[in-house]
Amino acid sequence: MSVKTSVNPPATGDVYHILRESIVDGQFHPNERLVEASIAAKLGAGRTAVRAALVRLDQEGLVILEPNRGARVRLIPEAEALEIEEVRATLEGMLALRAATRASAETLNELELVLVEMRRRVDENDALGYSELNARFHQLIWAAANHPTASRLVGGLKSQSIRFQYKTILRPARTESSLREHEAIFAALKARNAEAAETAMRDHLAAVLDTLRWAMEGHRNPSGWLPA
Amino acid sequence: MSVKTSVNPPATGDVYHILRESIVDGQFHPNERLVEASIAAKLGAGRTAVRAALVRLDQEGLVILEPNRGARVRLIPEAEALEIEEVRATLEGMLALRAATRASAETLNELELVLVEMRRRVDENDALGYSELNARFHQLIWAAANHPTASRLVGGLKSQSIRFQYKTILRPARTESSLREHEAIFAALKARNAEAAETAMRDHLAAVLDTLRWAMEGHRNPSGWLPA
DNA sequence: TTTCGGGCGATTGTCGACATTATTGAGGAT
DNA sequence: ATCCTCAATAATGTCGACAATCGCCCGAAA
Repeated sequence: MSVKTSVNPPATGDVYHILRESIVDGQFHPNERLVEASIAAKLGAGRTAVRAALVRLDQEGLVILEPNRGARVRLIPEAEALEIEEVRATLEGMLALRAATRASAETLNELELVLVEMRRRVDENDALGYSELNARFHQLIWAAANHPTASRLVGGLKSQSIRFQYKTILRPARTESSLREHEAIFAALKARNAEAAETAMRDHLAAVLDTLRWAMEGHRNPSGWLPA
Repeated sequence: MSVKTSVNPPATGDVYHILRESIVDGQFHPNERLVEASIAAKLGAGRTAVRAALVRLDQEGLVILEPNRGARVRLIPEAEALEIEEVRATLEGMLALRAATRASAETLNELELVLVEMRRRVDENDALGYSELNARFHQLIWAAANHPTASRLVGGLKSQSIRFQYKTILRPARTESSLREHEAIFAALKARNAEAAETAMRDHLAAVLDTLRWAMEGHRNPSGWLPA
């Protein structure tokens, strides 16, 4: 009985979290309509709770709520996805800057462990595993920076743009340079060189941004989604 | 009849905007309870609309909504106010960077006009007028940067921290250096020097941050809140 | 065939009622 | 006087019902 899934009516706050995860995990297609009654029935909750959750998600930018026309999963325009990535680069740069002076020795150790693990995934051509470790690497830095406000913003942006994330791992031979960039970030952190850490992080995310642009320009919607 | 104020029941979206402005304008004290029924009565709206607005404001961070205990205006801790200012510095730096290459000639002209006006206010010791022009100066740069995502975030942060803003204008002789910082920003923009613009903006907001710290350390809550 | 208009099913918007939960205050025991 | 108990009160949380609105399909006219 780890989690009480649906055996009992979920509380109003739960509905929000469940819906949020479902959207971020891609269980709803972009532009898919979110009908209050259906969701309420599926989750065994009341329409009131669902409605509150939808308002939250709308404010968060994950859902678009049009008057008298209901809620749909918000499809982030490509231009906005690029903007988001740009902001992320700036904010994560700032977080790296702070992490350089604040990261504990244990954090640095863990970062190094993640790094050697990443190298192994590259050698094994395990793109998915690499991607997960990549996320872990960044999260460690967020935590070390100890800056709740910036972390919260970055987290919010990430959930919005997560759908575009997968495009960047398709780029062949990108992982090689990506790994080098991460090593540069780690080196700067270990050297306690704040400015170098910020620069390295910015450069890294600028490269990610370029990859995103390349993916968008190159194969437009190769297998991508559209309404069902 | 420019705005239909209260003659007719306000729509659900209006309630949100009205409440938001009231909070940001300081018409509600921090930690003041927001009773759904009272607000609904005062605005002539239903409790449903008020509730939706409160959920939005909670998600936005302007209000805190505790289960079974209602909503209160969120009092931002000083530590968080500093964090917010830090993030603002970073993001506005990025906006200045972009504005340097994108600002139109007209925008530059207008910035210069604002600048000479600011100097006049300094000479006349008109701190309030200076503060308004200061806001205008920054807004022009946001607009010139043409980056909706970053602007939206900065706007949200500003409404959260607005209550601390007034503390920075109390600092004697701060306006002098503030004006010089703004002139430096403008010079960089006019020279189309993106990196210099970012640096100048960051330096400016770092100085503001220091002023904030000084105000917090110095006189701790000398007279309490904002205007009546 | 195309276009326009009306009706119909589906879905959202809003209200009122009621259950649930905190908070307050009075009264009594120690 | 202090603390505890418990009722009274006030406010929130949730539900069901109904009105308002939208999108769609179908049928009639040009």
